[in-house]
Amino acid sequence: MPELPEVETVRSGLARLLPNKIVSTVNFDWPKGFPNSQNDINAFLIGAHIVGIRRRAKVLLIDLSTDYTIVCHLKMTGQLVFVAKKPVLSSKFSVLGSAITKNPGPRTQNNEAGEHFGAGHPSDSLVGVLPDKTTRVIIEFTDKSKLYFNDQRKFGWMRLMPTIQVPELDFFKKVGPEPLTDEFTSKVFVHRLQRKKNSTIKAAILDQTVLAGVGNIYADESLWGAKIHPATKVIDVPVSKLKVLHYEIIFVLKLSIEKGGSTNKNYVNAEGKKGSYMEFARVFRRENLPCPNCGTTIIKIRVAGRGTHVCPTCQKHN
DNA sequence: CACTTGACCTGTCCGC
DNA sequence: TGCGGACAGGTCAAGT
Repeated sequence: MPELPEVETVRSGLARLLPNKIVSTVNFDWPKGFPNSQNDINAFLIGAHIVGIRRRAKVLLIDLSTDYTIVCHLKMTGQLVFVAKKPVLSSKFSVLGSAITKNPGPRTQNNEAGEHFGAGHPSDSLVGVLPDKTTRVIIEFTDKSKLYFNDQRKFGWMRLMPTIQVPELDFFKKVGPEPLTDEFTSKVFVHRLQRKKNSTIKAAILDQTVLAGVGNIYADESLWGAKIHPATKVIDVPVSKLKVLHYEIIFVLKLSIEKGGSTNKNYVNAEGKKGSYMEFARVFRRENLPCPNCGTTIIKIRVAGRGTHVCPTCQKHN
């Protein structure tokens, strides 16, 4: 799912769409993914104005005028989709606090109901009529626009908490530097990797305590760019190559943000549209295709428990 | 402590 | 066509 570029694309979309909206109703029935009590929702979310949208690592933070924040992780298949127009099928959803009625209808690519704000060509969109069977939470605003939290696999979560307590979450206390800020120098990167010297380089850059935001796609892409085999132990990678890797991580993350992220399967932005980084991917999901650098057939192997794409010619162990 | 593996879920794809 | 197993972008807890 969403890695840093995808979450950042959702963040920038929501930052254009949500500020000054006022929450009118919240429809949720997902104790595991959204564990807040109805009392909390009534006290700190209903009637709140949206004041800003932030991102840290792969986590989205929606700040409210009540000094509370909606903290949201999309994990593998989560989507936050804003819809300006009231979908016709919204009557299938019951009122505040009661169970969400499943909509058994198939997803459609083009429809008059549930038109997405700013939607372009239908092929840009992955979501059909909302709510659908993956919809877990609906936040409705006073102007009748809605924010849908969809998540097929239910690994994602959102919770409402006091803004001041957000940095105290265990994850935020441990997470590493943001790769697209000045604090992420090659010196910092190499230094933080020293802690992981006996793990594979791929496992190390996937570790969110080393740096924030890299997932499986950009791990494979950046390691290809730096010509490092993903299964190489950190201690065996020359510092000169780690410095190239530092550059490549920043390069692929920035490029992907420009392309609106990667839609491998489920990912869509805040307007329900796909991202196009996959058209530029050099190795990820390109097994059996030629390496763009040398033409060797790209292979798929397993490293750090994850599917891993490698050019066996360009990326050799040292 | 460092590091790896399985679990969390639902859906899809592939081989038999 | 049906069924079982492997796999899918992330993170944690529990294991070695």
